[in-house]
Amino acid sequence: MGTTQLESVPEPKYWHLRTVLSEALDSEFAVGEILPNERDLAARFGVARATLRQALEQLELEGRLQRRRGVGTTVAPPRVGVAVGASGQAWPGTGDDGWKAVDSTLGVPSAAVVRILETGAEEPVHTVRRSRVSHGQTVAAELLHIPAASVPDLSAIDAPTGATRARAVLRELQRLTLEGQDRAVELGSANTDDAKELDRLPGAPVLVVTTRFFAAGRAAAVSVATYRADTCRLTFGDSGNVEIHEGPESRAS
Amino acid sequence: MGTTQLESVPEPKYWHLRTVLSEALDSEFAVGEILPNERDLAARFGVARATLRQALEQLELEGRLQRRRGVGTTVAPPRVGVAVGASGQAWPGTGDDGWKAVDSTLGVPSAAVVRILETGAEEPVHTVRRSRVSHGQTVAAELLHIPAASVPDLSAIDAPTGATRARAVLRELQRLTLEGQDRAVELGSANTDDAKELDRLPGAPVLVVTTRFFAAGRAAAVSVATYRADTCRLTFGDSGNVEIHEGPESRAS
DNA sequence: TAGTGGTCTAGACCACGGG
DNA sequence: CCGTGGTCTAGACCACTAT
Repeated sequence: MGTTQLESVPEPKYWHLRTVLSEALDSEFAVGEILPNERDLAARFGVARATLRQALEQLELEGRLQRRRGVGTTVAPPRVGVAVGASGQAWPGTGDDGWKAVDSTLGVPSAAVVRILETGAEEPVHTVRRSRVSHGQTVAAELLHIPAASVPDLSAIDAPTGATRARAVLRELQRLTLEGQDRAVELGSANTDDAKELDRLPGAPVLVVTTRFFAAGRAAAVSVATYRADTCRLTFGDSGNVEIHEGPESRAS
Repeated sequence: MGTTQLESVPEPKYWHLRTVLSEALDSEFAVGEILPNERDLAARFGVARATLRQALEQLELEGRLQRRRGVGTTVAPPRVGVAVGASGQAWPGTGDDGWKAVDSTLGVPSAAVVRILETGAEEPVHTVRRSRVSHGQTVAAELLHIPAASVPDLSAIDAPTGATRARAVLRELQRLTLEGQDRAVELGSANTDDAKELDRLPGAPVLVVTTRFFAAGRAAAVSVATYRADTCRLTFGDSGNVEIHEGPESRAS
């Protein structure tokens, strides 16, 4: 990594710095390697720590760096390809897709979910919490909303509590005939719960995947899954693990 | 919008502020309305401007606000649903899908693209630039890479320059039989070119959609499209315009 | 306890957009 | 020109992790 220069250019310092650091990461650092701490780096480039941090934030957003309080800044591995809705349509909880049911509650969900489900404002809904592990890391947290009317035969005996109850709800759901699904992806920021689950700070960028499952002519379930945007590349179709990388922004000017 | 409080809580000020502002946006502001300027807002909440800005950045990331230098901060409309790969598989440039060819060049692309295409390091590739307009706004910028070998019959006469040339390349491409495609979505940051195209600053968050088109047993084209993450919700499947909103993070604790 | 990244402050100046 | 958001500084203190 260079030394101290950083000429006056009409482009912001933090952006130039980002480019310089990005090139240094390509050529001089190995995955997992620890960078000098922020105060040293800032001094080395002759900028304030806040400016240096702006550059690091960019690189973290792009999945190039990983920062952990109390530990340091390390070079991140290439993003993990995570298959989303691979090979046709199926109910959640079918097969070993990396999802793990955590627990389940019954109640009226938020207004936003009510709107997506198009249920009544008072209609009870099962909310199943799941988390998805890939390559030994939790990459996604999900809330799966299932109107109680979708699983009428669910008995209290089958579903006592926690994960057992969650699995029972999923099992009931799978008895329905899946007629279709649609899906949307957008950028969001992790709320306190998801952040904890994903081992990030609140506000961390996440890719929010909203999937609606249709049965009997209406939405029988809605999944809202938040994926760590820094470490995940969502793949659609069957080639989930093809190595595409050097990432976005590599066509930089 | 409240007044001055903001008690001591174990949660960062900017995060609390984000929540307070978010609720104010829901209840007290209309889409398009201009917020007080940053200095006033910071004073009103009794925090430094930098802290206030951290909260605004979060809200902008979530698509709730729109900030423009020299103008002000306005309440953003709900994200636009943008259909990606709707209704089966087709070559790019087929039909009126909102994409507009801008120009085309011929040369060896970046190493990353060479790796995705699995072309030789020296093989010439057409790079078509397109932009996508939705609801009167440019929502995406794309580079479409097509190995010259994929369109061998392209004549120089058909393709003199600029947009005309770009359309000629696409026309040739469409003569091939599309055998399949796969797609990935990840978070990136806009480079200088894309930022200009999207009317954002460099580094603005974008959703990068990478699509590979297969013909004759190999990748005949690769599209790298960057969508404005603040204004777009990418939809898959056929229900592109269903109104899902109040957005991610509305299930906040 | 020492060292890391995370938060926060109170300023300054710059770049852009619209009168 | 003025007002806006964007950049940058030089500090301070806090929260967390490893030792």
